[in-house]
Amino acid sequence: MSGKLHQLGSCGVAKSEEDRRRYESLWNEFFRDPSQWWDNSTSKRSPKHADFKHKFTKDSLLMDGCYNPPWVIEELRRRGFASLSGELCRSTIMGAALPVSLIKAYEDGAAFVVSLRACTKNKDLHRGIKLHDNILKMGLVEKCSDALVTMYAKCGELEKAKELLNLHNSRDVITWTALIAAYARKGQSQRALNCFDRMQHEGISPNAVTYTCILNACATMGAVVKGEEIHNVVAKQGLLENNIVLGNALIDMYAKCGALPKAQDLIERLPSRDVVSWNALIGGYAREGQGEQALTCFEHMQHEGISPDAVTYICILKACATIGEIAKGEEIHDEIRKQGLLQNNMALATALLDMYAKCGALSKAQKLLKKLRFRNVVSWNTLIAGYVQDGQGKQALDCLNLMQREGISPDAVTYLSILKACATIRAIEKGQEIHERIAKDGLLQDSTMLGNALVDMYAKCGALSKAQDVLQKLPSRNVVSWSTLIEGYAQEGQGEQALHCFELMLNEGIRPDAVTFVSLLNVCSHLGLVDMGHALFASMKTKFGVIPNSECYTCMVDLLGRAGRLERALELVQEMPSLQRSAIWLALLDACRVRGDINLGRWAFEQAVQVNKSHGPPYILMGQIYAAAGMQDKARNIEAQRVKYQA
DNA sequence: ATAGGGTTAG
Repeated sequence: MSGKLHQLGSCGVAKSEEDRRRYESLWNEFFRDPSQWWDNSTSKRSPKHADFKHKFTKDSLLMDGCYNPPWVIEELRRRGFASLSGELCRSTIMGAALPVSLIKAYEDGAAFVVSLRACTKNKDLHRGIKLHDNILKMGLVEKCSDALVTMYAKCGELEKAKELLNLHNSRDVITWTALIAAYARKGQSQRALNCFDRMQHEGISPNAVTYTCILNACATMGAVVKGEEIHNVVAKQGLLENNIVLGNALIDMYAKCGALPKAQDLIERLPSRDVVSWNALIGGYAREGQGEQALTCFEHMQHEGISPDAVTYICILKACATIGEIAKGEEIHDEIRKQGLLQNNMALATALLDMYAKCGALSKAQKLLKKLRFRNVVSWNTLIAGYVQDGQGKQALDCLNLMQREGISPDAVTYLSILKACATIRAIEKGQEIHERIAKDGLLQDSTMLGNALVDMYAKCGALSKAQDVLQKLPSRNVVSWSTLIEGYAQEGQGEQALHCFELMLNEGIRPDAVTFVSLLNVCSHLGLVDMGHALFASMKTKFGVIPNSECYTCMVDLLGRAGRLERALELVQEMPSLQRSAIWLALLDACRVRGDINLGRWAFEQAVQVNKSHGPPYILMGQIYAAAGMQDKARNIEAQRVKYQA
């Protein structure tokens, strides 16, 4: 186009006249048979320009092309396609239900296919159903079945899409892919995989797009083995040589499955990378809490001459948040501000808020929130969660008020944080008020988590019988609900009640997990119920199939130590996987203190200082052991070492 | 035509 404009200067008139005639005939062509044209108006390349491309000649027509004859717009309107004005027109033009008179003109079904494709693109289910209806009435369904399946799939009507695909026995890769893509998008990964298998069973070979969708499904379900299998297949077919999207889907799959070395290896081997490749990898590192690696990738990418975009910044801010890198975060903030990205990207603004909040810079976060041109419930939730995490329950509650004064209603996420705030500052009256609002909004029906937060709030405020009452009235409860209550009783020193709740839970058929046992073992430890604790610990594996975590072992060592059964405690320490042992030494050392066992104590002490970066607690305990044994010199020596290390 | 990376909580 620019070439043609250039020529206008020299021999303008003749040239433009020629173009005018050319486009006039093209538009005539278009109206003779619109089904011969693709509508590219939402392609990523030029989202702003409606762009019809002829299937075979590749001629293209722009809705707002400067050589268009004046009657084009009027003609489009006359045919009932749409009323024409800018973006709205472009999205509705091909999707409008056609008047019956026009439909009759395309009895081969092609006109329906064109209209259905537009509905697919615009996710216009309403029009799509109307078209389906007309198609049935005219007996054209055989010719339109693929377009119908695709339309229903994209509009989220998966049952309908599947039904039609089966009914008409589609042999078209693209149609099958559309259904697979829809399953993957909706998070129904297993269905996507089943569909993928069935398609191949019917002798239809997947293409690069199908593989991309399947990798997406693998990513959401963490199916790294299946993902690797796909990787091998596409590599063998040479599809990675020329398809960057497919390569990126692979990187993302590995990253989302936590296989970051594989993702890193792949990005280095791909023939080409772009900003999306790096974003997938950086996002993976950020999610896994490996902030340093994310930052390294960020440097690497820029070194390669690839500029970060808004998504990159979101990922990097998340990385900064997880490792508390506020300085780098502020640098990024500057960059974002310079590029003016905050004004139109809520996700980016939220990521920035979250970075400040997670780094404990809450006044900065609050200032930023105030300055944002757009705020929503998510922005406020981020700030509120930040205050709660920082232990500033009162501030969190203040935010709730500010937010509501702005006319923004809290949602389930808000209430989760707010209840936690009430729990930390033991604000039971406020908690009760929130409880009433949650109940009134009907939020308890579809959020077990919110119910659990209520139980936790009442429990942490010391209102255990209220907590139990709430739990027993919840529409749905799970192991977390009961574990929360059990831990609540344990914290309040009501061990018998905790054990009683365990029975109630089992009677309901809910299986305990490792967290439940930590509370129960603590109770046994405090009540001196050594035998019972032992029995519970044994039953974890044998009766409930729960693998004890390191906290369980710590509880047991504590329990045995209090009872003076050091030998058994030592056995347990040796039983547990060596990688998990870091937290156990302190418990063993404390047990040695209770029993006054200097030799074992010395050994536990050595282990403890080896794994523990903080040199405080083991030195204190060891000092106490020496002091109790009357070895004052040794005790002073240990204390001196502690002071030295802490300086 | 069908397709890739991203925000709050847990």
